[in-house]
Amino acid sequence: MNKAQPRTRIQRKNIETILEAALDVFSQYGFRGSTLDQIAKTAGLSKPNLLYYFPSKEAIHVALLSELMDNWLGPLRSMNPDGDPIPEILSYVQRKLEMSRDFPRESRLFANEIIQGAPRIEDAIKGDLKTLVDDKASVISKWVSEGKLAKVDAYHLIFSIWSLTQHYADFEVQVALVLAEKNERSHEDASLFLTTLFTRLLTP
Amino acid sequence: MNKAQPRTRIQRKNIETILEAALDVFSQYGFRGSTLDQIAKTAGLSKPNLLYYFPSKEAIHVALLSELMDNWLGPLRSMNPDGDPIPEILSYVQRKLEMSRDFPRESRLFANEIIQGAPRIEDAIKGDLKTLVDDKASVISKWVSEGKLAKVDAYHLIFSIWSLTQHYADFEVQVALVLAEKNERSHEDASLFLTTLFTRLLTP
DNA sequence: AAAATGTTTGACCAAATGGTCAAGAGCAGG
DNA sequence: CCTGCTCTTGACCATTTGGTCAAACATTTT
Repeated sequence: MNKAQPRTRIQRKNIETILEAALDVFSQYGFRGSTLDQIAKTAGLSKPNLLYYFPSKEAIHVALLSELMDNWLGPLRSMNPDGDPIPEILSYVQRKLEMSRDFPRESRLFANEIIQGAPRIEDAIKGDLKTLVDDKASVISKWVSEGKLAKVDAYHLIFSIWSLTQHYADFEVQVALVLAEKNERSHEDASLFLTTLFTRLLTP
Repeated sequence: MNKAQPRTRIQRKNIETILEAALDVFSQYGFRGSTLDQIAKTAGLSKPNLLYYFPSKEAIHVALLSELMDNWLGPLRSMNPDGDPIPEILSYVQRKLEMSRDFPRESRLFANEIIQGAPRIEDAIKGDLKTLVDDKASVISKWVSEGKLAKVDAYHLIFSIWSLTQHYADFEVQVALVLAEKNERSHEDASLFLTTLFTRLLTP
């Protein structure tokens, strides 16, 4: 079960199928609320077959989460310290919002894990994530002190971006029910709203 | 099992104890991830004893949710259409933030339920919640059209308030880990940040 | 203090759960 | 075609799960 390079085509395909199914199930019910049978059924494989590719339920979950953490931080990582502050932040917001639209299950998987106390990714949060956030927060603080951004707490700014963008994925059902009969342009509306919000917040 | 008026003192006390324990457990693991044994143990009661007061696991969950929905919408409900727009909204934000700080389990219970597709509160959302939101959104839109607020989409404004305030409860672990060695004034910082954010967003 | 009512629980049940295993099916290289 | 390997699964297992029940224990009412 080399994570680096699954050997055969069958392995590659099945591991792919399993992770896809597991994402479906875990993102909806959380770790403890999900069952191997559910995942197996969703994947169209037998339960022992899952356990041929992964040693346990937890291993599947961990595989999903570690794959996710990397992608999830991509947009923040690519915020350029030498770029133009407001456009840099606005485009970070946009990229995060697009991820919420395009990968809502990933967002929910992450949300579930954090709500449950992050037992399986505490280390990643204290490590990679915190390092990255500290780094970017200091960039933002520098921008503020240079007068390129209105005065804001950099950490809470980052939290606000996560919160506002992920909300559209994590609370999708609620948003949809409340906006019910409204026109189906919700993503564009959200995009416009967030651009306005962060522009007004950050313009010196 | 009169929900209106539990008869004896013992009933009142035990129902209270059970709901308290259930809130602890459900808010952490979601409905499917929680077990009656866990709740019973947390409550210090035997499992059959729980089922003497509630007919099923689901009944406990529903009882919690319906109690919650009412309290949860209190702050929004008390936003005064005849008040001063910006202070009204800012104080709504503050009250919501305080609820996140003082009742994080309730916030997580709600978040879990929505993430999982809101199977047990879909009706409440389509009904009471939507009605209230429609009502308040129209108040906000009126304020905007009267020039008392900067131009914003009322619905997304409300979503943003929910999202930003609840984030501090739902993602508490993440926030705490990222802010680790920082001073322990996180609530005041958040409060100040949100006041700034909404003031800049809404001031015409 | 007896009768009636309310409360508690040990023992139990059927179904579901995470996981194992041995045996069979499929497939690649010689 | 045969050999050795990868892949698949039915049958199985111990534990946990939501839920039942009758019998014991408390409390209140008469």
